Amino acid sequence: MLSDSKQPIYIQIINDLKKQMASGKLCPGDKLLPVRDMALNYKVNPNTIQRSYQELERDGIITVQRGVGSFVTDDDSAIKEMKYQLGRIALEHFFDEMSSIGYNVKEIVYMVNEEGGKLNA
Amino acid sequence: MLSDSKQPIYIQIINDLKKQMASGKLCPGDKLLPVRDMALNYKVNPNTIQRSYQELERDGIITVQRGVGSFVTDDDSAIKEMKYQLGRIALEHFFDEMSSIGYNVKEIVYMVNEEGGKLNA
Amino acid sequence: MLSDSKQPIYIQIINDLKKQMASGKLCPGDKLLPVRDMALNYKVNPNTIQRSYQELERDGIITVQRGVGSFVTDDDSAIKEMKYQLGRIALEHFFDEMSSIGYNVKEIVYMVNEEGGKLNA
Amino acid sequence: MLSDSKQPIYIQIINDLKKQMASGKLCPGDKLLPVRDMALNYKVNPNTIQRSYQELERDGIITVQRGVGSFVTDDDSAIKEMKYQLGRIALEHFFDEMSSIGYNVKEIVYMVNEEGGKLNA
DNA sequence: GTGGTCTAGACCACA
DNA sequence: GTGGTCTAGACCACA
Repeated sequence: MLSDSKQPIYIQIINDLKKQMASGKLCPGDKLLPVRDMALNYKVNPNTIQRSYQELERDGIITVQRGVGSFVTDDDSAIKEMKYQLGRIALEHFFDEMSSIGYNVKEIVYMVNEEGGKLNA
Repeated sequence: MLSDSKQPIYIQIINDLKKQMASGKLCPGDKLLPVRDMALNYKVNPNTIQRSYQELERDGIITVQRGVGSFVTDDDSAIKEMKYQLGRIALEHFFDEMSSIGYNVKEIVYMVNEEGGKLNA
Repeated sequence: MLSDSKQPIYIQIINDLKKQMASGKLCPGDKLLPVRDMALNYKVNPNTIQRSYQELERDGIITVQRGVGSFVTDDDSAIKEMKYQLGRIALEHFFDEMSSIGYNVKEIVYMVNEEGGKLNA
Repeated sequence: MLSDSKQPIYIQIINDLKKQMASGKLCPGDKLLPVRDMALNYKVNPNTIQRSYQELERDGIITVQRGVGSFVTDDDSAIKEMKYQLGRIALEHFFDEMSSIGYNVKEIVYMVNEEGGKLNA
């Protein structure tokens, strides 16, 4: 389920959960799996999930209620902002990558429009 | 200099060299650094570079002449094809990534055009 | 209601009751809650309250009359002395704490006067 | 070396180190003990120190250089601000405590001035 | 050598 | 049941 990057597992899980929230697979107010269940899910140690949850809470993306459970924040705008940031990062990474291959901005835009047309046809 | 992926180092080096050729930092006919120098350059074992060169030669991107050196292929169209393939991979990866964040094709195209406009302004 | 110290619970309850007597929430001669009710109040075992009452009686702060109830001592001066002792402990703890943070006596006195001025403004 | 509070050990260690920095036992730029040595010092697991260091770094109080060591920040003003905050917390806690014992602001200020006079005599 | 991550597993705190 | 902390110990990354 996790990618092949060298990033720490807990960061990869954070990003995976963020994507699920950004894309609506997890909605504001939804209960997250308990730490132990999520650990089974990702096949990692509960401590690793614990760390992911803590970081997400610190970022205001989820709220943790001791003894109760962890929940996606009710704050819609926080989720939207997070989604936008994920998009920006992907966008900038893409332009950097294409640029390093030797494509200029005009070519990049052209190729994306072509691809978009094909995908929507 | 190398990325943060878990890919074998020789693969990462292949991709780096390919980008240099695609972007014109290395031109058709150019002599590549000798294996030992390239190894120092990337701070890896010469065997690793050896393997990267072998793969690149198998793909027809470079030619290796024993006792003389290694050279970027003279075949312009081979380089162009390779550049196109690198671009396709980046393009598809980008669409996949944006899609997993929850953006649809229309939104992706819009964001790229916006970004392209800003970068060219 | 109880603090975050590792002190035994019966000690924490003693100190809480002492504060109530020192601050006049419980006056000389007042009847204390029966052991069982006080236990419900603090959400502890009645035995724990029993022990707290015993200690307070030994200190002459309350009097326990079997079959009748427990009462705050009539001895005003005993309560005053106890209040003074609580104040001394807090005062000394405060000077120690500030000292360990790196403030000298002059600075501590200055800060308290400033704060006092603000609070009384 | 650590207090008897119910606070997590890593928090207690953070506060202890903060006090050492506030009071000048540790100065800006000073090297902190390596994680493992500090763990022996406090007789806790290295992971616990790791966590303390990470929190301190996040707060900008120390800087961590992977493979090199951990250092008190060079930013004098950050240390001063932290010292001020520690003082404020102690001050407010003291006023709260005295208030719960039944002393009013005027009395608190009087007692502190008396004590300050005695200590400086 | 020094910090960073992770697992396995125990035990605690809160509800 | 659910999250929080801690230990013991392994292994990795960077210098």
